[in-house]
Amino acid sequence: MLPRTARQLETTLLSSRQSLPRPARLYSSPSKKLNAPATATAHLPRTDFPAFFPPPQNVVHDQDSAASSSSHLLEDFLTRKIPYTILPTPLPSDVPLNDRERWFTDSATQDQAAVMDACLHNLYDVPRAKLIFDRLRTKKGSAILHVSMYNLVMESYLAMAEKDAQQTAYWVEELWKLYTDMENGNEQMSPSAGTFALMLQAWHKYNPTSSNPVRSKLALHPIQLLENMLNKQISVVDVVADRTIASSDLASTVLMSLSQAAINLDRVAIVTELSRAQAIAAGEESTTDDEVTPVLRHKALSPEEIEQGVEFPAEIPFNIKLLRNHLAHIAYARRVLPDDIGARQKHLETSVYEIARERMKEEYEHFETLGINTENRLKDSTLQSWMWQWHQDLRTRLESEIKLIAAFEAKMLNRHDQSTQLLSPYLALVKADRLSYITILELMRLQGSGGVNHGMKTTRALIAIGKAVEMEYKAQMCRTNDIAIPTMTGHSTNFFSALGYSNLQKRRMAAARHMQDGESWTTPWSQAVRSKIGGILVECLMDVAYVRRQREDQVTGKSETEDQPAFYHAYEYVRGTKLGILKLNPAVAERLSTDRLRETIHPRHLPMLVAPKPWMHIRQGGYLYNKTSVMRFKESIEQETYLQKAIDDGKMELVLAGLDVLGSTPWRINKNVYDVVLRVWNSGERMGKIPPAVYDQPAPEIPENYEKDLQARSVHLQRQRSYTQAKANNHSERCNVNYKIEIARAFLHDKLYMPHNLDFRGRAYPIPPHLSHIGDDLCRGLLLFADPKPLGERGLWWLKIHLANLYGYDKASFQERADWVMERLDDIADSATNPLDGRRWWTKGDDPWQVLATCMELHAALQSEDPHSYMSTLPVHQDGTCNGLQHYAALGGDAVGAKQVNLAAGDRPSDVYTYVGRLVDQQIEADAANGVEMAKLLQGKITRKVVKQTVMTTVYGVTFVGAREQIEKQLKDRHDIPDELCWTAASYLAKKVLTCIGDTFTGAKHIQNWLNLCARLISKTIAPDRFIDAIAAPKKKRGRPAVAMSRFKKEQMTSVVWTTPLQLPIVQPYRKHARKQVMTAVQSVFISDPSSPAEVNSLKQASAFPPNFIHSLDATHMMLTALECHSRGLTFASVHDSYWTHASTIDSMAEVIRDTFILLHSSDVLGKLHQEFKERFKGFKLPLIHLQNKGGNLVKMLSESGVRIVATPEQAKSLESIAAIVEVSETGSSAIGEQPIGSEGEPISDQVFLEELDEEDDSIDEWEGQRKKAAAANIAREAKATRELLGKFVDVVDLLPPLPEKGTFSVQEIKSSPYFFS
Amino acid sequence: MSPQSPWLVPYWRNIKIFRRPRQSRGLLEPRRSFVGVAEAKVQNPKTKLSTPIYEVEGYESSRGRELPPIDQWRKYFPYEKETSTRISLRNPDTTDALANALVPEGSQGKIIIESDPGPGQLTRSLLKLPRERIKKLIILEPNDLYLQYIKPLQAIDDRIMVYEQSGYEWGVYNKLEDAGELDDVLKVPWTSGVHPQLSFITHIPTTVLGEQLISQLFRGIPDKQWLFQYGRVPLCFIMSSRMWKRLDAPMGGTQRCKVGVMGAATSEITELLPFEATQPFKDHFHPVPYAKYAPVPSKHPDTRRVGNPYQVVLTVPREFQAIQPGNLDYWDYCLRKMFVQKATPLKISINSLGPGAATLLKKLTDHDLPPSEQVDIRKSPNGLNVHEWSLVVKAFVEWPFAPEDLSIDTIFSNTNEHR
DNA sequence: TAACTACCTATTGATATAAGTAATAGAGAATAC
DNA sequence: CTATTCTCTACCGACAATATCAATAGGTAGTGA
Repeated sequence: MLPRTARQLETTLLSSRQSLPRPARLYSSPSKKLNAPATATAHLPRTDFPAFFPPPQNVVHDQDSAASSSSHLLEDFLTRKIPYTILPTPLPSDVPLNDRERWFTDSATQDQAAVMDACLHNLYDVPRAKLIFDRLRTKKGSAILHVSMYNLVMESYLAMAEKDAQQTAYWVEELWKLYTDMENGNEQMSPSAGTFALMLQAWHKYNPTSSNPVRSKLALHPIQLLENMLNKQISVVDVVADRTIASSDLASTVLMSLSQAAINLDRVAIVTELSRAQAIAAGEESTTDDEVTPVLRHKALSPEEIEQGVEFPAEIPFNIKLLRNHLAHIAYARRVLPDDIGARQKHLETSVYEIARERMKEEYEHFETLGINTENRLKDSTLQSWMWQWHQDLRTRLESEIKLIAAFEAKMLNRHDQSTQLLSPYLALVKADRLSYITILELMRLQGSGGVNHGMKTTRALIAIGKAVEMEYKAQMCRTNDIAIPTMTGHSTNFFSALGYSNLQKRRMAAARHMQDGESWTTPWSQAVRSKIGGILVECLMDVAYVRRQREDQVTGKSETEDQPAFYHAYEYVRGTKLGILKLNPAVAERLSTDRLRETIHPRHLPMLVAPKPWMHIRQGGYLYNKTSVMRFKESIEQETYLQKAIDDGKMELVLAGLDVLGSTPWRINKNVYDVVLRVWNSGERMGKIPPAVYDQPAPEIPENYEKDLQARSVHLQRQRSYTQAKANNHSERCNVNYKIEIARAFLHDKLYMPHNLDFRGRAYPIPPHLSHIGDDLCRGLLLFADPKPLGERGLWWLKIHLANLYGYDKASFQERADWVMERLDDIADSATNPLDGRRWWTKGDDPWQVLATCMELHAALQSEDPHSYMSTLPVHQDGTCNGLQHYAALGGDAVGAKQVNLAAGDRPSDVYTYVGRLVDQQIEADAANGVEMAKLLQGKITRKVVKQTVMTTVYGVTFVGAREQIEKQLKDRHDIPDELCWTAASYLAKKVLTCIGDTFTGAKHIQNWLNLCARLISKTIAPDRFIDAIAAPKKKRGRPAVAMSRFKKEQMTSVVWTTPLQLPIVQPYRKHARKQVMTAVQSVFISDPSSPAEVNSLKQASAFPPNFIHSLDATHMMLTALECHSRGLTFASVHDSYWTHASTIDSMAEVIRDTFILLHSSDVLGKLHQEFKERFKGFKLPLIHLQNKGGNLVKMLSESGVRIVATPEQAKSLESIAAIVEVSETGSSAIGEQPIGSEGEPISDQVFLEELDEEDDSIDEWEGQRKKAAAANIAREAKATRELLGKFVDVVDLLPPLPEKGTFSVQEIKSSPYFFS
Repeated sequence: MSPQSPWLVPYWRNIKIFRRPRQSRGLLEPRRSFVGVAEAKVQNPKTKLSTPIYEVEGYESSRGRELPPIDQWRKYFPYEKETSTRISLRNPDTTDALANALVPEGSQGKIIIESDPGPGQLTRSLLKLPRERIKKLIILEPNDLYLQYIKPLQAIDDRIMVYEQSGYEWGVYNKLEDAGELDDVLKVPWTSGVHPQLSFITHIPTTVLGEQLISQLFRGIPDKQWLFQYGRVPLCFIMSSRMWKRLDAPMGGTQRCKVGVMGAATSEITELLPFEATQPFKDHFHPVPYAKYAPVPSKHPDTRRVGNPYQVVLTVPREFQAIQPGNLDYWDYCLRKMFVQKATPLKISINSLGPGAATLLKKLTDHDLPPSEQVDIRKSPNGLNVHEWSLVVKAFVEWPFAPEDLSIDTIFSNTNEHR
C-alpha cells in the first residue's frame, strides 16, 4: 500500500540523516566550480583570514605593558565627561505636520517616498515617481530628503531619456532643471559626486555634437561642471568611479572629458589625479603597496561572471572595476573581503530561494520516480514536495493577480486624484517566483509563534511577509550594487586611547561613506504597506495551496478524502475581543515536527560562514547582503534617530567595535554531542529536555456526571484545555528541536559566526534565532569554539569546575568542585563514551547537554597523553552571581549586599538566595513564637528555591503581586502545604521576602527608588521649546481646568534618555501608541504607526528605568570586557552576564572582568547620570499639579529623598498639598513659575519661570485679576488646591532628588574576590 | 496581614467562594461552605444592625422585617463595592405586579427559587400573594447587609428557606438537592408542558458575570442540566435592557448576536412586564447612582453602567429543542466562529469554521433536498433563523473533516513561562 | 466663469464581541462631564 | 476637581483585536446665473 511505503521512506530518510552528504552542498549550486574558491580558504595564511583583527601573537609579546597601560587608558576613558547625543523632544500629535518633520518623518510621507522608490526601480513608472518626487521636495529640510534620493531620481530621468525616444528631450530637460535647482540653492540640497557623474553622462550623451543632441538652455559643459565640482571640493576620481556609470567605456569617456576640462581650466593637480586614476583602471599601476596583493587582477572569474559575460579584466585597457576596487581599498584601509572567501556566504544569502527551489523540485521529482502519481501527490508526499506544488500554483496565480492589481490601480488613478495608495509598484520589485517562496517560507517559519498552535497571529504574519519582501528587494539591490565588503573597521591595540578611538572613528566613517556612496537610495516601507503586501500574498496562497487529507470514518470504516487548503484563516476570541490567526492545515503541521526543514530557513536566520561584515552604520553590518539593523528598535523612531545621530557623530565606535569582536568569534558544531542528539531525536523518546515524538501523557478522563452537572463540566473543560495546551507545547518544542538539529547538521563541517546586534539598552544578542549560544542547553551543548587552545594545568582545573557548575554543584569552593569532579570520573567516562547505553549520569545534571559536552571534553583530555597540552575547544563560562544585584551593590556601596553577591572576597561563594531565605526563616521563627498561625505552618519550609526567583526579579522591579505569584508556584511544587493555603501563605511570604531583600540591599533599594523617581519626574515634563505653545494651546475654553489637565497629558512627550559610558544614547521607547485598523486582503489588521508621535507612558517609563539602567550598565561591562579580551588575544563570547572563553584563558579573562568592573564602578556612574539629567533636561518644566496623587505618596517620597523647592511665602501658602517639599524663601525668590492656563496673553519670556523676579508677585495678582473678571461664576467653584497648583511649573532639574548616600563597600575589594564571577 | 474590611472584598469572591473573611476561620479549620437553614436561624447574624445614618420615625422597631421607606434606600443600603452593580427592584408596586404576573391567579403549590433577591422587595410581594399559590420560597443571597432584611422573614413565614450563597455558584444547587430541598419537585417530562411547580427568579447584575449567567443558563437547556432536569422550568430575569435588546434582536438586524440565537433556539423569551412598567430606572430600582457625576439618563444607554434601563424578562424552555442533546458544543462553535463576520454572506463567512469548510456549501445548497432543508448562502449569519442554523450545524457535524478540538481557544495563555 | 446643489463614495469613529474574571491588593490613570 | 471604575501588576530578547455601520468629509457632475 502506498501510505505504508511513504511512511517507510520517511523513516529511512530520518534515520539516515548522518549519512547524508556533507552540508556544504546545501549552500552550493550544482556546479562544482563554485566550491573551488571556498576550499581555497584553507590555504590562505592564517593572518589573512579572518583579517578583521590582528592575529593575537602580535599583541602577546607586549601583553603586560599593554594591559597595564590599557588599564590607565580605560580609567581615563571612563572618567572623562561622556559626550551626549541630544535631539529635540518629539512634538505632540496635534502640532502641525511641517513642524515635526525635520527629525521624524510621518508615515504618509514615508509611504510616498517608498512608492516613489518602487516606481523608480527598473523604471517601473518614472512619470509617477516624478509626480511624487516633485511633491516631496517641496518639504524643504525634511528628514526624508537626501542627496542620494535626488541622484536616484536623476539617474532614472537619464535612463528614461534613453529608453523613451519620444520623450528624450523632456527627460533631459527635467534632469538639467533639477540639477540647476540644486546648484542655485533652491533645493537646499547640494549635489554630490553621484550628481556630477550623472550630469557628465547626460552631457556626454545629449550634447549638441553628440549623435543624439538635445538642446537645453540649462545644460552645462563639463568645464562648468568641473568648476562646480571643485567649488564643492568633490573628488573627480569619486565622480569617475561612481556607481551610476555603468560601463568602463562610459567611465573612460567621462574621465577624458573631465581631463579635457581640467586642462582647459589649467588645473594641473586634477589632470594628474585623473591620469593616475586612468593608470589604475588600466591596470598599469599597482593598486596598493606590497602588503596586499591586488586581488582583482589575478582573480579567476566566477562561473556566474563568465555566464553573465563579464569580460576578463586583462583584456580591456580601462576597467572601472579596478578603479573602484582601489577606492574601496583606500576607504577600508586595505581590509577588503576577498571575493573567493565571501563567495559561499554571498551565494547562500543571494540564492536562498533558488537553492530551496532546487531541493523541493528534487524531492518532487524523486517522488515522481517512485511512481506516486499526481492523484496521490497531495496526500503522500513530503513537506518539500508539497511546497514545490504550492509554489508552482502560487507563482502562476501571483503573476496574473499582480497584473490585475496594476490594471485596477491604473483605473483608479484615472478616475481619482493621485492620492490613491498604490501597491502594484511594490509587487513589481520582486519577481513572482520569489514572492511565492517568501510567502510560503515565512508562514512556515512563523508557525507556532504568538502562542498559536500550528499557526500565528495574522498581523505578525502579514507584516513579516511584507518585510521579507522588502528585505529581498533590498538584498537584490545590494547584490546589484556589488560593493566591496570590508573585513574591518580598523583596529587598534588599545580601544580606549584618544588616538585609538579616533583611528577607529576615521576608518569606520570612511568605510561607511564608501558603502553609502556605492548604494542607490532606498527607503523603508511603512507597517501598513508591509501588511497590505503580506495580505495580498497570503490571500493568494490560501486560495491555491491545497493538501489532500484522508481519514477513516470511525463507524463505517470507510476512508474519506478531501482536498483542503494548506493554510487557512480563522478568528478566535480572546477575552471577548477578536483575534485573526493564520493556521496550517493539521496535515501540514504534523510534518513540521518530522520532516526536514532546511529549505524553510532563510539565511537571515542562520549563522554565517564568514566573519560578519563589520558594523559601519545603522543598517550596515552583519550579513553580507541582507540588511539588518544594529539595534532592535521597539516601535520608536526616536530610538532610531538618536542612534543614527550618534553614529553619524562618531560616538558609537566602541560599541560597534564590540559587536564586531563578538561576531568575530568562530564556532563549530560539536559533532559528538550532535550524534547523541540525533540518536535521541530519532528514537522519539523524551530525554534531556528533548520532547518525545508522541506526547506521552494520558488525556483527562470524562467524568460521569459531565452531562448533567454544570460544575463538573466546567472543571473537566479546564483540564481538557490544559491538556491540549501541553500537547501543543510538546509539538512546538519538537519543531524547535527539529530546527536546531537541522541547522547544526547544515553547519556540521564548517566554521560558523554569529553576527550580533543590540537591544535598545545596549545588550548584545546573536542574530540567528534558532541556534546560537544564547539559546537553551541543547544549543549550547552543540556549540564549540572553532579554534582550539591547549588546556594547560589551569585550563584542566577550570574545565573540571565548569563541569561541576553545569551539573549543579556550584556552591562549593573551586577546589571542592574540582575534587567533586575527580570523585566522579567513572561516571564521567561512562557518560562520555557510552552516553545512551551507559548509566546516563549526564542526563541528571542541571544542563544535561552541556554536561555531556564537558564530559566528553574532559574525558578526551584525560585520556590524551598529556592532558595539559590537550587542544580544547570547549567554551568555559564565568557567570556573575546575580549580576543585577552586583551592579546595584557596587553602585550603592552596600557592604552586606556586596558580600552576598560575592563582590567581597570569601573562602567559598556566597549565595544570596540562601541568605535571604535564612533571613525570612528567622522572621518566621519569631512570628511563630508569637503564635502567628501562618508562620507555624511555614516553619522550616523556606528553601533557597522558594525565594530565588523573587530575589532575582527584584532587580526588575517585581511588585508584591508578582512576587506572591512566584512564591505560590514554588509552594505548590513542594506539596507539603495544602493547596488552598498556598495563596495566603504566598501573600505572607512575599511581604517578608521583599522586606528582607530591601534590608539586605539597602543601597540598592535607595538607588532603585532614586532612579524610579527621576524617571517619574522626567516623563511628566514639557520640553522648554514647547512649553510656551503648550500652555497657550487650549484657547477655546478659557482656562477650564479639565482642558488644561488633558492638555498636560497630551504634552507629556519626554522619554527618559541617558548615555552609557560607551556613549550609546538610550531612549526608553514606552509611549501610548495609538493604533489603527488597516484593511488588508485577508482581514483588517490593528497596528500602530511608529512614526506618529505619542505621549509617553510615564508609568512604564518609571518602572522600567531602574532595570534598564542596570542593564545598560551590565551591557557596558560586557562590551568593555569583550574589547579588552580581544586586545589580549582571548576568544570571547557572552550571554549578558555569563562570559565565555577557552578553559586555558579563564584566568586572564577573570582578571579582565574584574578590572573593567572596578574601573566602571570607580567612575562615579550615578553622579554622571545625575549630571547628564541636569544638562539634558535643563529647562524642562514640570506642572506642579502632577505632584499630587493619591495619598500624597510622591510628595512624601520626594520629601524623604531630600527634595526642596523654593517658593515665596505667598506661594507657599497656596501649596499646602505639597508642603512637604516647599521651602519658603526669605528673599522672595522662587523656583516656581506661574502662568494661567490657556490665556491668550502675550508671549512669556523664560525669566518668568526662573527664580528671583521681584515683580513676579505683582504679575500673579495681575493675572488673577484678569482671570476673575473674565471667568464666570462656575470657575469660582474650582477647588482651591488644584487651582493653585495648575498654573504653576517648576524646572524638573530643581526637583531631581540628590543622590542617595553611598555605603562603605569599596569596589577595589572585588579584585581579590574569587567568586565574583565563577 | 492587615485584617481586611469585608467591604473591600471584591464582589466575585463572594459569589464564587465563601462569604466569610479568611481571618474568621482558623488556619486549618475546614471551610464551611454552606450555612444551613437551621443553623442560620440559631446563629445570630455576625454583623449587628448598624445604626442608620438617618433615623426614620417609627421604622427602627420593624427594621429588617420591613424594608425602609423606598426613598431612604440609599441611606440604609449605602454604596458598597460588593453590591454596587447588583440591581434590585425597589418599588413595591412594581414587585407586586411582577409577583402577580409570575405566579398568577390559579397557580398552586409553586416552589420558587429566588436567587440574589437583594433587600427583598420582590420576596415580600411573593409572600403577600394568596398562600396557596406558593408552597416554598428558596432564597439564595450572599450579602450580609441584604440578609439582614431577608432572614427576619423566616420568622414570619415558614415557607422561606434562606441560603447564604449566591445562585451564581453552581455548587449551591447541589447543596439544595443534598438538603432535600427539591425532593418534592416533580420530574416532569419535557413533552408535558411547562413545569407546574418550579420557577426561578433572579436579579441580574450589570456586569459581565450577569450576562454570562444568562448565556450559561441557556446552554444548560439542551442537555437538561441544572434545574432543567426537572422539566421545562420557567426563568424570570430582572435584567438590563441592553441584554434584552440582544436577546430580542430581530433576524437580519445589526443587533442580532450569538446569545440571541442561543436564546431563541432554546427558549421562548418574553417581557414579563412591559418595558414602561419598570421605567424610569430611578423610580423602580436600587441603587440609583450619585447623580452629580453620573446622571441617570446616561449618554451611553447601552453600557453596563448602573442606572441604565432595566426590565423583567421571562424565558420558558421550548418543547422542541433545535439543539440536539450533545450537540451544544457544535452549536457553540459554529455560532461563535460565524458571528465574527455576521454581515458577510455565508458563502464567504463559512470559511471561519475550519480549513476546507467551503465544502459545506455544497451540502447547504444541495438541490436534491427539499427547499426547507436548504440554506440560501447569500444570507449572512445575522440573517439566519434557528432552523437555518440547525442546518448549518448539522452539515458541520456530519463533515468528516470538521475540526476536532472545538474547545474555547487554541491560543496559549502567556502567563506561565519562565524557566 | 464662479457658485451652488445634489449625489456619490471614501474615510473616520463608535460599537459590539465572549463568557465562569482560577486566586486578588493597592496604586495610579481614566472616566464621568 | 469628586467619586468611581478601570488597569496593571518583572526587564529584555519577542508587537499588535476586528467586522460592521453610521456619520462625515470630500469630490464630481450638473446647472443656471
